[in-house]
Amino acid sequence: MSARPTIIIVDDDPGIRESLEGLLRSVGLQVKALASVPEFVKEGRPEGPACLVLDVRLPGRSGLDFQRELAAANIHVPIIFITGYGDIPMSVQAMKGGAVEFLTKPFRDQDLLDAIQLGLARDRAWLENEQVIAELRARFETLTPREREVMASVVTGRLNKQIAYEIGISEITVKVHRGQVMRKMKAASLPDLARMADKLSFTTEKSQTC
Amino acid sequence: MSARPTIIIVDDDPGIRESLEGLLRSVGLQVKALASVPEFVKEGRPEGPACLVLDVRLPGRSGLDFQRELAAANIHVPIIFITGYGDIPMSVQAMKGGAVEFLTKPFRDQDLLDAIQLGLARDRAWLENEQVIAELRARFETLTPREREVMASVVTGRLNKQIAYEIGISEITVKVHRGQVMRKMKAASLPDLARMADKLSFTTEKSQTC
DNA sequence: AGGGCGATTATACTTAGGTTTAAACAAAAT
DNA sequence: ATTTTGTTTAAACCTAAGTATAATCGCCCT
Repeated sequence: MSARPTIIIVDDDPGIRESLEGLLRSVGLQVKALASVPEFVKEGRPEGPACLVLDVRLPGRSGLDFQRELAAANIHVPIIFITGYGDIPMSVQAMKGGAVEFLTKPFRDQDLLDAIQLGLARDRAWLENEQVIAELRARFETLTPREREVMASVVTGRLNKQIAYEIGISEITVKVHRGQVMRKMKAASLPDLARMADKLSFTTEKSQTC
Repeated sequence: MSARPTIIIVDDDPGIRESLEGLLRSVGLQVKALASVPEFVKEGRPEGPACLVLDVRLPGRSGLDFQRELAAANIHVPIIFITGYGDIPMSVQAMKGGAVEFLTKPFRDQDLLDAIQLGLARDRAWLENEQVIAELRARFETLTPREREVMASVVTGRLNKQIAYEIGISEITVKVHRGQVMRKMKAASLPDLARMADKLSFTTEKSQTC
């Protein structure tokens, strides 16, 4: 089910790239070593669980800028920073941005491996959650406008009668839509449907971009 | 409704205590300056929104130990670390532990004030959430064992018929309990009750300590 | 002994929810 | 022009949920 994990190393120093790559390969990890950030952006994040190992000092934008960019582009991947010349504000910034770890050279191999395991674990959990949400979203997409409207009301606990009055149709029509919603969303029960709606962060209808 | 925010300063250096106290008072904040951690532990956290300003280098345990202690004791309060002699691993550790900010001396007054505002905002949100959960918990406490059992089944979407069969009572008894649950929990609807259960992190029944 | 509480159930209704079948209509797509 | 899709509704049923009244039983406390 879950593909093999990938570690992406981004460092402009070929020596460090190779040494890190060797270390990670030696413990059986699949590694992709890159020299610069654009190379990563171009490919996007791998399918399976992944983790970025990033030098804060990179040509062009710094690792921190990159972290922000990824967040802005809504690309989610755990980041482990390594650095030889970092300072406290930099590390704090990185951690605030959600970094898994911030290691200063020289570090113990085990510290990096531990951080990677943590990063992968987080990514697995995140992927799993994303998958669930994607599935729900796909089901929701199959709903007609009216069905979505009815669903929105249903999950707030309104009665068919009330829904009918509010949107100006007959109660029996609401029942029909409601039944369709349950089927299309594959909801086994009303609490189930309510939880689905919560996972989809129902506001009312649109505004997914905001 | 929400009491006046309190900033707790813990620093063994009286000079720093006074200067920080002065700064925070000057912007209208209520300050409590303490020389050591036990003094804080003794009183517990204030009623209203609060924020800790803590020197990492403290006599006895370090600020980081203290952070862990608070977490272990389940005392929640946002922490801002300040330090003159910190290093990166220390700051990373602090941030991993959920610290709001980690400032190195000398810092700009505004940076501290910003961090405090952020900390207070987080604490307000946390308190609000805690209050809601406490209220729900209080309602849940009023349920009899049977009612809790029925509630647990109801929020998973089971039918009265099924619940009756599963716990070996008649359907009408389930209905009675179910009605009581709705009343006691002040739930307006089934989706409502399901969400309450989720907020109470329903496993099935006990195991609240774990 | 008596009272209160939790639990259980029955009867008798009422309301809510849900399905099937069938039909009608408009707008969009082929 | 025809088909498809979304929407609407009615009739006829059936099942599920909820309420009120009343009664029984066991247990704990006074």
